[in-house]
Amino acid sequence: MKVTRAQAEENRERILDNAAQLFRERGFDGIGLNDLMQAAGLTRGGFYGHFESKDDLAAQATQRALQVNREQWKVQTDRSLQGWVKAYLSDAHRDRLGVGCALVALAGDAARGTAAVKAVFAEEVDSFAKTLQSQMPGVDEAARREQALAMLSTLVGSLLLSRAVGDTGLSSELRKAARKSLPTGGG
Amino acid sequence: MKVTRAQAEENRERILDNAAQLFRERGFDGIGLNDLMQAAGLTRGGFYGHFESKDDLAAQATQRALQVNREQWKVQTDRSLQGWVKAYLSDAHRDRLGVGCALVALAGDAARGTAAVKAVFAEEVDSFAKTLQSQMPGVDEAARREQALAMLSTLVGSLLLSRAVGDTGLSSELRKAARKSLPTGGG
DNA sequence: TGTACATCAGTGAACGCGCGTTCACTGATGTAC
DNA sequence: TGTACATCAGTGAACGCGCGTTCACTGATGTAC
Repeated sequence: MKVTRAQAEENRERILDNAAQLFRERGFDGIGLNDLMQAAGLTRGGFYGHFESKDDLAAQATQRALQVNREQWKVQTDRSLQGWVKAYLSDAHRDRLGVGCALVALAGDAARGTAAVKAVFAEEVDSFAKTLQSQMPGVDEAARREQALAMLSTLVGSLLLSRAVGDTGLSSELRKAARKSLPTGGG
Repeated sequence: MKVTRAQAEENRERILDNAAQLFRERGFDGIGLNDLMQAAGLTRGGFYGHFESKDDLAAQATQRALQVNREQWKVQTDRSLQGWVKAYLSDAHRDRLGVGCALVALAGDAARGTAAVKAVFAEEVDSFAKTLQSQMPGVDEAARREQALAMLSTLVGSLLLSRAVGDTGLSSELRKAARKSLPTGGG
């Protein structure tokens, strides 16, 4: 049955939002279109009215996940970078794959992904870096940029590894060591 | 047809070695048992003579990939940590998913993986850290451990992100920034 | 060392199932008058 | 504002295909004598 244009646009948004979460939780290859559409309260056939292919959805959902993510970052880092780092490296964040940082959850999929996904990643990593950069100590802009990129790598690497080792002592140790090594300090 | 016990053991090893590479390239969900067996020069049916399930293979191939990896590290870091870091963060390493560092290539899969895979990861991350730790500057062992873990996170994060953004300027920039931020310095 | 036979590694067809994608159809929406 | 009809968002069956897994079978290997 047909639906208003506004409703159709809402449906599209819902597919994207759900995919952004489910791809983070299970990976591009870990969930099928049927489940993705069902999660959005629709049936399988309607998918191709909104997207060209599953690869197309992967690229758009990745963008959605990264953008939402970055907007959340922006607000929080403006308040206190050190407090934000602590929250970023918390147990809670480690345990919330689907709604946590999309850089961490999707980087592995992007590394094996299409050019479109990588392009989205490149654009967003740059934006994330700029957000961090503006909060870094020091005056030299090039140096702050460098610090921001290194910090991003440390944050992403430690959260990813701390997920990969399961809920062990090592999982906490990795994040604690990362936090202490950052220019913002151990808090 | 039956085959000598030695030959059967060789076959098993070949399956593991091939899986260790192919899982890194395409992910646990990105390649099927048929292709995995064919890569080892065998047919599909023989698989269950060697492994309990695909999950079982994922865990064992992950272990294989990480162990081989760590042994290579050990030899190279013993010579010059700084030179090794440079090689680790090289374009060549970025472009060689299948034979590159298994921590980077499989961390995302492990984060979504079974308890068995995570246990393997935990054991090996600890070993990697010990290898690095023994090469870190400073006297306090706890501090060296911490430095090693942070360095591991930075290395893994920067290589992963530099893969996820494709072959862009940002890809080099990420690795350069990571290298400069390490206690071993920019070289 | 040679023969007789049980073992079992590997084969390839088959199982049920879910995948990504296509398509004829439905019926409410949006438009023309 | 009301009627007539074209549009098109969403449905659900169907497509061919590959998935992980099972199994009856083959025939060389390994063993017992």
